[in-house]
Amino acid sequence: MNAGHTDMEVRAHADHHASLRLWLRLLSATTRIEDTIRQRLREQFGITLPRFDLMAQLEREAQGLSMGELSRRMMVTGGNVTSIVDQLEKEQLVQRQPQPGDRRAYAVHLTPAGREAFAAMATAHESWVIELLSPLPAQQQEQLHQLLGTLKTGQPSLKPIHPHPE
Amino acid sequence: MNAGHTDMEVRAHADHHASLRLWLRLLSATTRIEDTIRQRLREQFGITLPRFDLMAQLEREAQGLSMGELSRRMMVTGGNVTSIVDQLEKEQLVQRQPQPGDRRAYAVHLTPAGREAFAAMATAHESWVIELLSPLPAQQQEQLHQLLGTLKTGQPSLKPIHPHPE
DNA sequence: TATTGTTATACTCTATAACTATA
DNA sequence: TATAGTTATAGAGTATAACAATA
Repeated sequence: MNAGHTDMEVRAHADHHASLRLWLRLLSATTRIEDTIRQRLREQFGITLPRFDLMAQLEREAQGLSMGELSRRMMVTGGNVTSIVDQLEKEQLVQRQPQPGDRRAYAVHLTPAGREAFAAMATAHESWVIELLSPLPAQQQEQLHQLLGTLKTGQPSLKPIHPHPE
Repeated sequence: MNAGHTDMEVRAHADHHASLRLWLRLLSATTRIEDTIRQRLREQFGITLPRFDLMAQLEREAQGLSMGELSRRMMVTGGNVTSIVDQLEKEQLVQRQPQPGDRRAYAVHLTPAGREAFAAMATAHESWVIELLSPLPAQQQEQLHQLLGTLKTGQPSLKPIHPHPE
């Protein structure tokens, strides 16, 4: 794994491995945290991450969101949004409301119960995140945040972004 | 959560949001890269990430690995390993070989074709990783690598790192 | 009895494509 | 014709639990 030769190819090779090692570490740290959060959401609130994410989208939009907009924001196809909203509606956490201007569409809202449930989950979720990131002191968290800014959206054209926007 | 209204609380609140913002950024950067890799593996090699990962485990172990060991390393239950190995064996990329000492177990190996296929995929995979991380200069990648070291395995005390416990 | 691995089952998320109803 | 959303279907990964064969 060690150069000792200094020609470009060897250096390039070493860099490759550096990027790969970084990627594996990035992936494993993220996956570990995400799995923990997913598990706790399930155990403590009986909810999945996609459903939590959908509720998080709605929580910021008092006027509700259309199915199409949810589909775009969550970056999944329409059929999936239908099924997630169906499940949440069955639990009376969200509600489809007719859209005055367009009878094909409706606005999906959090219900009062949904808003309350989400508040509790969001509080817990935030405390888990703090706990799971706590091995890193605040200042280093800030550094990490800045470094990741460059990778956040993968530059211009590659691909739209995902669940937890900012 | 309730400590009364003090500076502490305000500071804590601010920190919470900082951690949350960091987490969302970490998740979105990682997910974006992972989704891209997953999609390219599927399009260019007709393989999924779990299958690729399983082959990667085998590639480093000339003597093969037992199903149980694969299950531990991939942090999924045994039934899943059976099904992934079934699929790979059907494509003749891996092979179950009887274990001399224990007739319940066998060693799973890459076949020669599997080894060849994996080499091609791994080369492509590495170049994608380099590409996707390239917005970040090498030195900053190194910084990121170090910062993530602290989060890699979630520290001692927090939780028994059981992947999918229950 | 304990361990290795398989089978059976179920659930969630995902995508694609055909479909309905509006526009 | 085009758009908003649904339904139908399929495939992958995951988990649990019961099971067979062997230790």
